[in-house]
Amino acid sequence: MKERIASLIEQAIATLCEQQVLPTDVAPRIQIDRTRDKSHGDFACNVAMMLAKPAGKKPRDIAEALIAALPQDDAIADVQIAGPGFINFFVTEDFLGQQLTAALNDSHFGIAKPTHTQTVVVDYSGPNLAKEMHVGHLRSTIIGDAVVRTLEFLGHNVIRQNHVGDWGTQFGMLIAYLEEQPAGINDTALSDLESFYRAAKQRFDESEEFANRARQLVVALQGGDAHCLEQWRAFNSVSLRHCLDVYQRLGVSLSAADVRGESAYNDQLSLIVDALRDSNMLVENDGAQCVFLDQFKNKEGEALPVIVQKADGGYLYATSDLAALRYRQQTLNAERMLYFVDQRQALHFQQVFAVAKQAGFVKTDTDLAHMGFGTMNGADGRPFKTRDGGTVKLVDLLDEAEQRALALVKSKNPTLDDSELTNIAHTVGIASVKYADLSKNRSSDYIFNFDQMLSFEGNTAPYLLYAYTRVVSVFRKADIDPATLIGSMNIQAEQEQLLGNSLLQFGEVLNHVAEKGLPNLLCNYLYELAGHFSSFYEHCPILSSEDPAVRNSRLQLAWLTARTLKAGLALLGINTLERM
RNA sequence: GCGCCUGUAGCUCAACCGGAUAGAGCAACGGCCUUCUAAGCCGUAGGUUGCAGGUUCGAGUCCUGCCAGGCGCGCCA
Repeated sequence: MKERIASLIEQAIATLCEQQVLPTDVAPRIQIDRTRDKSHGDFACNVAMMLAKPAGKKPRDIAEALIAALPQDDAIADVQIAGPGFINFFVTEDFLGQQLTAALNDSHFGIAKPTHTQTVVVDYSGPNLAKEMHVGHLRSTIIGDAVVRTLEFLGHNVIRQNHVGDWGTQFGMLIAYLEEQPAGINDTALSDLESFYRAAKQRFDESEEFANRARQLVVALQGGDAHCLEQWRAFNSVSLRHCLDVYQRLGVSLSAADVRGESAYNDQLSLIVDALRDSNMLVENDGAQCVFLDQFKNKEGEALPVIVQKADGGYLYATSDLAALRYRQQTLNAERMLYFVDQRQALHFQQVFAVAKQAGFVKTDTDLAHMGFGTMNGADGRPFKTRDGGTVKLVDLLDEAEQRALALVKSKNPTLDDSELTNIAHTVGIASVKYADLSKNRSSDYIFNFDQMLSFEGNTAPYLLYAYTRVVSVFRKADIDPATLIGSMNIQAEQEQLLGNSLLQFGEVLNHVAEKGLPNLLCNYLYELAGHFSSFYEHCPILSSEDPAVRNSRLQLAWLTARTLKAGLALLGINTLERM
């Protein structure tokens, strides 16, 4: 609809240019906004105010001329001038009903596929396989997954890349410790990766002999020693299994096939350094191989180096990130790459992106974006930790969320049997943790609070899940199959209009989420949609409507709401419940 | 020292590439259940958008300078 109105305005401007009311060289960006206040119509355009200065006329006069020159359109009920020169468009109820009917009868909600299907590589989750997943991995994993799902829904070609930390010095330590275990590698020894890592670390710190052995093993591992590689593979397979279990429990769409860790680029690292040398970008500094970029300065105001090879010959994460960038460009043919990684690595990504483009690893027109996010804090505003200051294991956090959800659901609805109760508690618990995170703006830090996320009031997962169950219960109660609904929607009441308008915004919200990598926009939208539905539900009787046409129309409106809520939550990676 | 991020109601958060009267929820107060799930709805109150300038018809949003907090800045990832 925005495009349609923009087109009308464009035609009107062209007409006025021909009539020399407006100078012929004006080419303003036509911006059509949804209005916040319905007294201002459904859409507003500010172009008259933008044209005022170049045309040397009063904005309201221009608005008046534009309206007079506007082509006829039967979707528009009225056009008015308001305020300093806004042009407000009122859409007809008929048109609203037609749009809604079209959305209802389309599996894709009437959302157009993109004119160009883009290949988007999305780098997210990326846990360190040396340890167990902890709360620090949550944001990357679920925000990345929500954006991935949204991009796919919109029709883009998405390639997930789980750049796991499966290579590096700590693996020597782990292998050394593994060899000391009498039982060798088995699930018992590794059932708690976190304790295993800590125990190994302790040995490393306490015993010089152990530490030396660990260092030797790193060299052997990187040199391709068969025994070390075998141990390393065995360790990683157990560790990865843990991650995949967490993904499954969280409802995250990553699988083993999406894993391409640091080790995958091992044989590329020396080639990356060679390529940089060939491009004359490499400078040796204190024995290390560096790329200096003028746009980044250090403490002394000198150019900051990106070190790609240490003085001892070892490579760094900048090197493997460059290798990954090249692979994603040249092999995966990415047109866009998104990195859902902690905001603290912003400088690192600016640097490797700049190096990759300068070295030609990545095409200049490839869109590289670091989608950074803030820290998850506890109630004290400090990074979320256990009572004794340790990192919180992700599984422990999820356990607690599910336990709390169970207690809550039980108290609200004691009649449910145990198996359904457990299922609901699982869905509500996981959904609450995910939604609490997804509903906050990615770039800011946020305070993690169980009570708030499990509240049934406000912008929370339980509120949305409940709203969904209310819609579907209408159909269950009346034993109506939504697939049998036919006829057109007829929008009359104020609550119907608000709900209807809200439903039609789904597509533009999703595009916005995909463009900015901000799932909170979708959360805000769904919350608003659920609110409009609740209001409609309260004020507009559905089943008990006397007029069959009204009843039919309202049933369709309700069903489109259910589908939109379910689809929207699914894009956030959240499952819905039929009852709770 | 340089750079990035953040600062909005008592609290937790919104605000669509600058748009009309800055919105929700919690907490506070007041209404609505013989009628589709009250886990809900309707309402009242609560603000100098950290401060000061600037650009603009119009600034929470853009620019400059301050203040406060977080984070980063050469061989860890």
